Amino acid sequence: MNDIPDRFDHETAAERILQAWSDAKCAHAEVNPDRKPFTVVIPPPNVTGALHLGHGLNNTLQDIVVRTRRMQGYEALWMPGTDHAGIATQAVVERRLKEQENLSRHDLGREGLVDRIWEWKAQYEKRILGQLKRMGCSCDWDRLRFTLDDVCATAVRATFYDLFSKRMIYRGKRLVNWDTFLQTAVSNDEVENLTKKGHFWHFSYPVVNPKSGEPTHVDIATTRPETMLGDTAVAVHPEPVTAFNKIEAELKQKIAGATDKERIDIQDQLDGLAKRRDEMLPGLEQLRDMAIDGRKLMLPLMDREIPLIADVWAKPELGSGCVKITPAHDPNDYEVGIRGDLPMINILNPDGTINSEGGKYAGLTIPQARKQVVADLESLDLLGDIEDREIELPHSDRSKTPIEPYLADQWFVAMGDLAQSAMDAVTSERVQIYPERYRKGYLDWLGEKRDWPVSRQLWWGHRIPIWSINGLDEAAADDLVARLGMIPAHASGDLQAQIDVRDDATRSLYVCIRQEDSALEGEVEAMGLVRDPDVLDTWFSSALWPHSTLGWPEKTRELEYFYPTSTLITSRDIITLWVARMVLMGLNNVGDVPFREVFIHPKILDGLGETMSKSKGNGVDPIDVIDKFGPDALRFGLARLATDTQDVRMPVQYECPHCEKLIDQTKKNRSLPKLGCPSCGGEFSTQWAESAEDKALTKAAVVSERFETARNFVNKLWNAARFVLMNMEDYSSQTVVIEDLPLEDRWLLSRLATVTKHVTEAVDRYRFAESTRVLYDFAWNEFCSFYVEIAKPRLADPEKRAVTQAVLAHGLDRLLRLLHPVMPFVTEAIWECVNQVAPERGVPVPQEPPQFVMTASWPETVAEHYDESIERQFAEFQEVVGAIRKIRASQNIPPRETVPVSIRCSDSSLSRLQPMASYFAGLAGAEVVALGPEATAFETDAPLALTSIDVVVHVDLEKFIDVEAELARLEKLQSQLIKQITGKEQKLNNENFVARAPAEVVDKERASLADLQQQSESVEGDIQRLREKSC
RNA sequence: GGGCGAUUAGCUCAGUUGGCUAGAGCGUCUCGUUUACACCGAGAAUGUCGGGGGUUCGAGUCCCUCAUCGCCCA
Repeated sequence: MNDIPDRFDHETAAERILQAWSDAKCAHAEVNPDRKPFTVVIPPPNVTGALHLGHGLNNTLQDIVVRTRRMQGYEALWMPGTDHAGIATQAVVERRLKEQENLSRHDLGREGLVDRIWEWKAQYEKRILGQLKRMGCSCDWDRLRFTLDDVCATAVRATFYDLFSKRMIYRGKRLVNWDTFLQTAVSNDEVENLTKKGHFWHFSYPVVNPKSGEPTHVDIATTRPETMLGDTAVAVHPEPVTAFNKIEAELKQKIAGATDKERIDIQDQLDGLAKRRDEMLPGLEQLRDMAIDGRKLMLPLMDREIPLIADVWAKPELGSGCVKITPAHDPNDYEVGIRGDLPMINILNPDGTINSEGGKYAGLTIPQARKQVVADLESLDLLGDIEDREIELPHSDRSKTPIEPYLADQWFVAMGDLAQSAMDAVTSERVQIYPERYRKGYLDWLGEKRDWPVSRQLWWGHRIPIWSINGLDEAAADDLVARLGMIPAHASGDLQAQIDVRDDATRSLYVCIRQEDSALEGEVEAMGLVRDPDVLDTWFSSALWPHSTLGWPEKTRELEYFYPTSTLITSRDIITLWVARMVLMGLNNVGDVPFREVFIHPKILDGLGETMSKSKGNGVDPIDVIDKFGPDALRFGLARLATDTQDVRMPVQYECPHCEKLIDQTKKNRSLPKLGCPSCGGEFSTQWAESAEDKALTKAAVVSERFETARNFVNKLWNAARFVLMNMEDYSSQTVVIEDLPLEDRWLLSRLATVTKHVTEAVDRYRFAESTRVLYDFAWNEFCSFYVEIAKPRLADPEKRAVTQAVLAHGLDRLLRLLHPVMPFVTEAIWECVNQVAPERGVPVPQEPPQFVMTASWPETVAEHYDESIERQFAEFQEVVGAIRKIRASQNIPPRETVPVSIRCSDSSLSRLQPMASYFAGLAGAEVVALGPEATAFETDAPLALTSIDVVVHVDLEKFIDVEAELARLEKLQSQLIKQITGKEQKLNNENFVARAPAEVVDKERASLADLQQQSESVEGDIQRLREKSC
C-alpha cells in the first residue's frame, strides 16, 4: 500500500472505472416492483454541436440527484438521448455545405441533404455521448433515444393524429417570420432584434377625387419602401383628440415625479406635443372624417385604389399621423388588417424576391426593389424627406439574415384547452417549479394561449403526416371522402379525412395517417393527394420526450412504472418552449403530468458576464477541463457554484500548451487565430485558426482556473485515503461498543450523523452549492485536519490501534458514500482500495460492503450517534488548539519546538479537555503542564482568554519570548476589545434598546459586555507586567 | 415599455425566518517540508454589504426610490 501515488491519476482511473460500471450495468434500470422508481429524462442536447460548460452543469446536477437516489434504494432511471434540433442542425449543415463545397440544399435534393445531416448527427451524437460518459453521467445507455428515431417518430405521429382527429390541429394563414435564406418560417424564439442603421422614407399618396378643401395627398413614412407594393390601406387615428389628451396626461404625470434634469426633457416633449396639436389636429380630424366617408387613395406605382381607414394603430404624435398598412408583411399591420377586414397581399416569393403581385417589380430582390421603388416615386414627385435612423431589425438566429414577415399557410395546434391544463398542473402544484419565481413566467406565457404554429419548411425533422389536395368543388370533395371511407384503415381509425372550405369557396381535403404504412400512403397518393412537404417544429417531438422515450403510445411496462418522471433539471431559457409543452402534451397523451418537480439551475457566464458560446470563442469544452483537472473536479467545481439565485461567472483562460500557464481570455484575444504565451513566449492556435501556418501550431485548451480548488479537494481526499490505507495492513474487523469509544471517535460519529442529515436535505431541495460546501468543510477541516491528525498517535499505540482502524475505516467509508454523487471517480477508486484492506467494516457492527460505492447504500442519519454535548466539547478543544496556534504564530515559535501550556478552565471543561490533553502535542505542538481551575500563568506568560467557553490559555514563553512581538499582539488585542466594548456600551446605554428588545437579547449583550470588560482588564494587566519586566 | 434577477474583500461567491466582531475559496503577505497531501500546514491583512430614503430598540437581511448589469417578454 505504500506505493500509492500522492496524486490521484484520474485519467487512467476514470477509464477503468467507467468500464467496470458499464460491465456491471450499475446504471441500468429495470421495471422492479420491489423498489420505488426514480426517473429523470435528460434535456436532450442538440446534435448541432459539442457540449459546453452549461451542459456540464446541467448534467452534473442531474447525475448528483440520480446517483443519490440510486444509493437511497430507488430504481433510478436516467433516460439519455439527443435532439435532432430541426432548424439549428439543418442550418449548420447547409452553411458548411455552402462554405466547403459551394452547394445549396437544392443541389443535393431532399434525400441527399437529409443523408448529410444524418452523417453530421452521427458524428456529433458520438462526441456528445462521449462527453457525457467522461463526465461520469450515470445514464442508462441501453435506453438511448434520439428525437428522430423510430420510437419517437411513432409517438409523434400518434400525437399529431390524435390532435388532428380532435380538430386541435388546423391549417391557417398566419404572418410568420420568414427566413429567406433557409426559406422557412422561424418561431419568435428564433428571432433576435438587431439595431442597424437605416432610413425613414417619406411618401405621398394621392387622394382619389379630393373634394374642395380636402388635401390632394396624404403623407406617410416607412423604413421598408418596397412593402408599399402590398399596401391595402392607409390608416389615421379615429379619435385624434383623445389620443393627444392621453399622451399629454401621461407626460404630465411623469413630470410630476421627475428629477430636474428629466423635467427639462419632458417639458420639451410637452411643448412639442402642444405645437403639433395646434398644427395638425384639424388636418387629422379631416382625414378621419374622410376615412369614415369611405374615401380612397391611389397607391402609386401599382395604380390600385386603397381605402383610407380609421384605426388606433395610427399614432397622431408620430410622423404625419398617418400610416400605410401592409397586412401581409408587418405584424402590426396584420392586426389592423384583421380588424378592418382588409385584403392581404403577399408580394414575396419564398426566396425573398418580389412575386407577380409586385407587378413590374417581380423578380427583383428586396434591396433592388427598394431602390427602384424609391427612384420611381421620386420621378413621380411623390418622394419626401429621407431621414437617417437606427432601426430595430429582426434577424434569424439561425441564418443571421433579416427576417421578412410573410403571410403563409401553416399548421397550428390550438392551445386553448392544452395551455389551460398545463397551467392547472402548476397552480395545483401537481408540478412544482423550483425556484418558485419561475412559475410566473410559465403561467404568463401559457396564459396568452397563443396557437402554436408547428410546420416548418425544412427537410430535417418529422415530416407532417398529412396528404392533401386543393381546389376541389364540393361534389369532388365529397366523392373523395366517400372513396377514402372505403379504405379499411378508415374504419379501423388509422386514417382521418377532413374537408376545409377555403376563402374562394373551393375545398381542400386533408388526410392524416396514424402510422407509417407505405401501402396505405400509396393508396392515398393514387387518389391524387400529395404529402405535405413540411416537417414539424422540433419542439413538437421534444414535448413528448418524457413519455415517448418510455414507449408511448404502446402501454409498456416501462411507461407504467417510470412515468410520471420524478424531476426535470433544466435551464431557464426553455421553461416555456419545452417545459410547458411537455406538461400539456403529457397530460393530453398519457393523462398525467410528465414530472413532479422542475428545478431551474443558473446559467454559466464567462468572466465578462456573457453567455458562453462557440461563436464568441469563450465556450469551454468540459473535456478540456476534465483533461486538465479531472472529471471529479469539473463536477465538484460546477456543483459548488449552483446556488438558486446567482448566475455563475466563470473567468475563462487559455492554457498554454507549452508551459501550461493560464492566460486570461479578453474580448480581444478570444477572437484571434493565434496567441503568444507571455510566460514562455511559445505560440499556440485557437479555434479560429484558419491558415495552414496557424493550424500547424498546437491548439490551446480553453479552461477556467475556477476548478483548481475542486482539483485540490479531490487530491486532499485521495491523500487522506492514502493515509488510512497505509495504516491498515494489520486491520481486522471487529464490533465496537459506541459508549466505550473515546471522545474523538464519538465526535466523528456525531458529525457524520449531522453532515449526513444536512447533505441529504440539501440534495432533496436542489441546494447543490450548500451540500458541496458542507461536504468540503467536513472532509477537509474536520475529517482531515482533526480526526486524521488525532488518529496518528493512536495508531502508534498498540492498545488503541485496532479500534482506531475500525473507526477510521468506517469514517472514510461514510465519507466516500456521501461524496460519491458529486465525485464518482475518485470515490470509486478509493473504495476499490478500501475494499481490499478492510473487506468488512462499519460501526458498531462490521459488514461486507458492496463492490462499488456507486451501488452502495446512502448513509443513514443515525440519530443515536448525534450528541450535541460532544460536538460542543470538541469545538471547545478546537478553540483551545486555535488559541495556542495564534500565540505561537505571533511569537514566531518554530513548529518543531514544543511549548508548555497551562489551561485554566472550569471543572466541567476539565472533564471534557482532560481526555484530549495529549492531542495538543500533535495539533499545536504543546505540552499541557496544567489543566483545570487551579492552572495559573507562567513566569513569562502569553495568555489568551476564550470568554465564550470560559477558558484562559497560557503559553510559557520563557524560551521564546519576543517582548516587542508579544506587546504588539496584546495591544492589538486590547484595541479590538475596546472597540467592541464601546459598541456594546452604546447599545446598552440606549434606553430604547433596553426597554424594547427582548429580555434575552439584552441579557446576552450584558453578559457579553461583562466578559469583554474582564478580558480587557486582564490584557491590560498583562501589558503592564510585560512592560515592567522589559524595563 | 413590462417582468424576473443581480450588485457583499483585488477576483468568484455564501450569508435560512431582521439580533455575535459580516464568512469561504482563489489571490496577497509572514512562517514552515513535524512520516497522507506544497494540488500541503500554521498565521496575518483586506469590506461606507451599489447610492439615497424609510420601518425598527436593532437592517447585508424588510419597504420605497435611483443607478448599473444580465436574462425573458413585447
